[in-house]
Amino acid sequence: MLKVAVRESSLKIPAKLKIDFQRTKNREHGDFATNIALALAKENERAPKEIADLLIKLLNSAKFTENLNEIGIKKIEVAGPGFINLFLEQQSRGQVINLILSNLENFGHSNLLKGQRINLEFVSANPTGPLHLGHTRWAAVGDGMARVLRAAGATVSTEFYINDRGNQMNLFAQSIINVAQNKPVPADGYNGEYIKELANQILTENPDFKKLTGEAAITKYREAGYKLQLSEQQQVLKDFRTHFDTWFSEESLYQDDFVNKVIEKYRAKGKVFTEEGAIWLRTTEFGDDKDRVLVKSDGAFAYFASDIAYYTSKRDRGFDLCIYLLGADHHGYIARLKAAAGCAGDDPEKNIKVLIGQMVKIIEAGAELKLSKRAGTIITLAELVEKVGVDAARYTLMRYPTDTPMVLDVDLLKKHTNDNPVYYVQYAHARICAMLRNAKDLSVTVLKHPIANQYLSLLGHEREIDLLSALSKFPEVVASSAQLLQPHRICRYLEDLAGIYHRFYNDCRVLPVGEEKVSELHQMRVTLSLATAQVIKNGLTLIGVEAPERM
RNA sequence: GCGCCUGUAGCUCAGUCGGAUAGAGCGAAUGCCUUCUAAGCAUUAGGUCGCAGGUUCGAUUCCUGCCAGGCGCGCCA
Repeated sequence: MLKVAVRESSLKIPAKLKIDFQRTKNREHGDFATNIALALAKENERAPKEIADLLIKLLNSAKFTENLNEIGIKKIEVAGPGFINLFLEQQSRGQVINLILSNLENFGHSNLLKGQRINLEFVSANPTGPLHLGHTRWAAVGDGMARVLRAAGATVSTEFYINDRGNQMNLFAQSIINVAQNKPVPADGYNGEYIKELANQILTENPDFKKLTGEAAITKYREAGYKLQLSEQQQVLKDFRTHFDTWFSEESLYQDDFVNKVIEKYRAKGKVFTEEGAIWLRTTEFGDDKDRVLVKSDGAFAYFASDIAYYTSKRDRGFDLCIYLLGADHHGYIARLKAAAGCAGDDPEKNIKVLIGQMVKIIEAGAELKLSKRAGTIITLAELVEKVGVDAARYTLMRYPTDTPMVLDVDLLKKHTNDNPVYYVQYAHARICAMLRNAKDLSVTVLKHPIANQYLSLLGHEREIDLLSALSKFPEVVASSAQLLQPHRICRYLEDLAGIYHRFYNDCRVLPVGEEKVSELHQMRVTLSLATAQVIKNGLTLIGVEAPERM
């Protein structure tokens, strides 16, 4: 409609025109706003305000009145330097309630990414120790991201890559053996209480291992330690409500000569060459700063050979997009992983995305806990959860964009107060549930949808308008959260929504007081509250946090 | 030396595509429970958006340089 108006306005339209048409941040600016007049100002050499006035005059002319009424526009204003603000009719704002009540747990879901098959790999720890803080961040964010992507219609498969190949597994085995025999662990070996526990457990289950020596001992201990450690990781992640569809073993890439076949495939594309006795992949062709070794001069596979094989496996299994969530210490991998996609003939911009998560620092009792594997002072996922609980841990780790380093204050998280935003959001939900229970006792019934305009237009209080506006933003938030791969947006939205509800609750009495008769406004507000609870619950579900009915 | 990330209130941090008075929580001060959960609400205080240039009608946002912090730069895995 605006477009038509502009065309009829005889204004000059610049070749490159970028127009915003978005929801406003401030209620005083109406429900929607556009900067179109500002954008047209230069080309027409007229003040933006003048242009805005002209457009509004056109829109208000008889020609458009019918259209305006149809979409529920109440008035149009010019404001500030030339923004055009649109105000909606009361009942149009209220329609979101009908939308929520008819979609329930699916409100916010969309078909935005329908048809996309996404492989989402995260955590991917070595099975040589417990999951630590860095893994924890990704466990929360990755799981949230998967849920958000699914809500946007994508088909998502979550995957954990088990680094079960190479020297470190033998070092792991040797460390257990040494500890079992009260000898110091080898240089660069694994330390910590858990190695002792593993040794004890292995010997208890397999007393005959004591007699083993040399290669046989390494193999047996390695297998037993691997099995125990992996299942420990799996249990911890399960308790953290982080689900993996696939546990993919690096070692399995070497079955049936798969890695060699992949190298030959890359060779056929002309990206593989031999130099100084080693076999290389020409990753520099796709922006890497040096080429990478696939097979070392001693004939052993380099780690990168697994990487390209793994990527190939993902593509072979039908995924359009492979997302990797890596720690900050792996940012050097972005270029080579993208190059691996490029060398395979894929589009590095489309088929692969590598996200880097910055470090997590942890503070307890006012001091930073220095993390050191060698000293055995690692904070594990299990310990963090034990200290603060799954909901608080997940929520806090998911609350920030992953490219910001974050500081976790354990003492703060332990407090069940507003210091911890997860309780603020959960409290809003519990509060509504309590009120709905009371409503039932007072026989204030929830209105059946679709709710007629006459009821919807009862919601004219500014707190009610704020709340309706916040509720109608939810689908957009989910969509942008999925598109940008930023689940933290859900958290921020929920905090915003919870705050708006709390303010509504404070200013707008929902239930009748004393002998007061039940009115349509009471019913309408109860219904509005029910819709709000639904949205909070949907949001919390997306980040894997519980929506308690009582607190 | 090169590369990636970060620098916004006392603290922890939001702020997709450049837009209206830069936001939230905590911390500080003061109010609000004989009516729906006070894990709440309201008011106040607190900012040269690291610094300097540039592009633009308009820059916290984009570009360049510099400063500070974190993390990387193996034929390790």
